[in-house]
Amino acid sequence: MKRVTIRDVAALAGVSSTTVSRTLNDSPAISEATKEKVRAACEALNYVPDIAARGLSSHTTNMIGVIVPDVSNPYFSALCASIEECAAENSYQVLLTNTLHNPDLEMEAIDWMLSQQVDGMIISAYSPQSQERDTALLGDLPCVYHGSNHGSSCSYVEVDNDLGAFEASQYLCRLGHRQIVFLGGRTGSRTLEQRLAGYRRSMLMNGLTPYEFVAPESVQKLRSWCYEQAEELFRGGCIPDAVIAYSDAIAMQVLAAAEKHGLRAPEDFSIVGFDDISISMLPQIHLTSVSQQKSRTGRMAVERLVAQIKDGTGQTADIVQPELMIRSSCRKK
Amino acid sequence: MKRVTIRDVAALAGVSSTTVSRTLNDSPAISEATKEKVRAACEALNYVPDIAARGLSSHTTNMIGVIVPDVSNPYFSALCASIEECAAENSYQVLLTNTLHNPDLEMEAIDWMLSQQVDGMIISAYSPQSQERDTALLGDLPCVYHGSNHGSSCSYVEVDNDLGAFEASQYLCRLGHRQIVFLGGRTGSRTLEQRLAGYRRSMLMNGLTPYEFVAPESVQKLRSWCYEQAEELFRGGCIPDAVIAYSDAIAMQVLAAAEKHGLRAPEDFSIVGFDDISISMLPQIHLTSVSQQKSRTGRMAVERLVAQIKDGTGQTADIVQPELMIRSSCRKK
DNA sequence: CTGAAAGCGCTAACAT
DNA sequence: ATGTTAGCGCTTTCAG
Repeated sequence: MKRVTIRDVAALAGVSSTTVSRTLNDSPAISEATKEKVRAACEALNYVPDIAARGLSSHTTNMIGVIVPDVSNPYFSALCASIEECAAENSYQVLLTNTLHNPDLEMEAIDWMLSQQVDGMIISAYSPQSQERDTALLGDLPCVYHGSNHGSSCSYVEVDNDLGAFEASQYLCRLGHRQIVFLGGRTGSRTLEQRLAGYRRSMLMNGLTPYEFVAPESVQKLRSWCYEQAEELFRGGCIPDAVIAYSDAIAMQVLAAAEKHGLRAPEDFSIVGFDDISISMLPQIHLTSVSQQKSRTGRMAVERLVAQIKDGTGQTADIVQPELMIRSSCRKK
Repeated sequence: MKRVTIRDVAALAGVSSTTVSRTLNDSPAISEATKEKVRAACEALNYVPDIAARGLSSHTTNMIGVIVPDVSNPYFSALCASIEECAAENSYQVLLTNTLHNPDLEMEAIDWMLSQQVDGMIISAYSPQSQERDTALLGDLPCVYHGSNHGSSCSYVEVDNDLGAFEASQYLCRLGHRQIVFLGGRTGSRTLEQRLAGYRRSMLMNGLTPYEFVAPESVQKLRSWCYEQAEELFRGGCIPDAVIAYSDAIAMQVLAAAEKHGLRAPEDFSIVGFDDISISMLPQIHLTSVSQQKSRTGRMAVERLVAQIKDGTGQTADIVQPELMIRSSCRKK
């Protein structure tokens, strides 16, 4: 089956290829009668326009590139869903790539998207440093960063991590807990620093000592590192009143370690996570979590990007408020 | 910043654009010295080849299209991850689209991929019927279906659903359960029919009565429908010995309904799911589940597809064995 | 309102 | 070992 081109359609409809092109782009300059003829011919031949060729001559592809660390992580898959939805509403297609937390793959991904001629990109960066290197590749391509790991001279949408951690801590303090440990995250992540800051502020305000368990930058498998830490904690028999986990995924590691020692939340200790991923609402889990509003921030990133592409808007910075989703993993001390 | 083209590189390196092209494709006809010069020029100009243009003239894009119902469903996101991984090993890029269980979107997705000139496609179809309509669009484009909802004249990779359900039922019987209900799935799905068949066969073999709760085709929100069913079941006070859920996601609905009535697995009833998604291994969940071997079947689909693209292999049919992953959601009666 | 011609960035014969 | 030429399928001036 040979490829059907615009010329085949033109021949069948008895018009020029220009007219076909105009019909497809719904140019007002073509008479309705002609448009009908052309549309019929398209239908008859099962014509599908070649987007690549179109992009080649029109210098616009209606595609946006989205780069995230890992789509199989529920937080990112939910984020991507909202991005895709909003992109579709603006008639953009999404090109998605994972960096698997590998800075080199992040560069490769950008290269690939550039070679696909995307009209703009949304990047959930690996670390604040990578933005500078990205810019060299990106040139003046419209781009907005999602999350806190962005550089200083770019558009971004992020959540107030400091506030989120602060509120989580305050909530635990109000419940009467005094030994509150913060567990998880990797040194070097800006997101982590912000969350730690909020946590410390709350501890200070309540006259409590912060206990922090943060992975060194070199750690490869962050989750198992966290499991080990929690396991050691519980094995030592020193069960904290409460733990604030860097993310819901980490909270699961803590819960797993606890379970190994016959401990449960909220009976034996309270726990709150971050991200409010779908797992936290599961039966038998009911994890209290700080929501990052992924659906709102995802749409917002798309809207900012589309504005940049279409109207050449300058840099934007949005910081959205987190929300503590209270379920039943914490209780009064 | 103007786009850097192959001609700019050629000019800087003092060669023809053909030579640049050959260097990029690592043609053996070019001397190492020239290649070096060209590579240096690329580097200096930060040149990124335009893949669309390349596809236009070479009639091959090294992209494969993947269509699944919903990537935010953990089963599909894990499947996609394995597809993407295997595709990368064969130097193919993946173009991913969700159909959100909408047959029309499935057609649109195919159209989009065709217009992107993908070299082949992997489709996890909505229903067995859709394959026939797909073929009209697809023409002779290499394509392999993943899962049981494929037509009769196409390549596919599926899991033996009948066997999976049979083994799950047998396992429950061996534990001494007699009232075993099957819950979930939508009428019209071939996958469901196969699972029901295996379940019935086992019931028959053990002289037990099958109890089936299957959603009519018209049901929109399958999950809440299942929740309602389970809720009604438990509210009636007739707690079955065990339930086989159509999927792990459905099992969660059952567990949630049970929880509402103060019931737990495995204390009050046993439960097994299907898919073995990441959720089932969570602490406090530990759901026994029939694994669909998503990573194996995903890679297999890619391999079959690549063979079709490169060697023009004919139709293939692979049926892989499921595996019962025993955790602790079931116990002896 | 419609068409002819040029060209987007690249590769693939066909030279040399 | 390298260059020339001619498109790939589409949009976009520029002319009618």
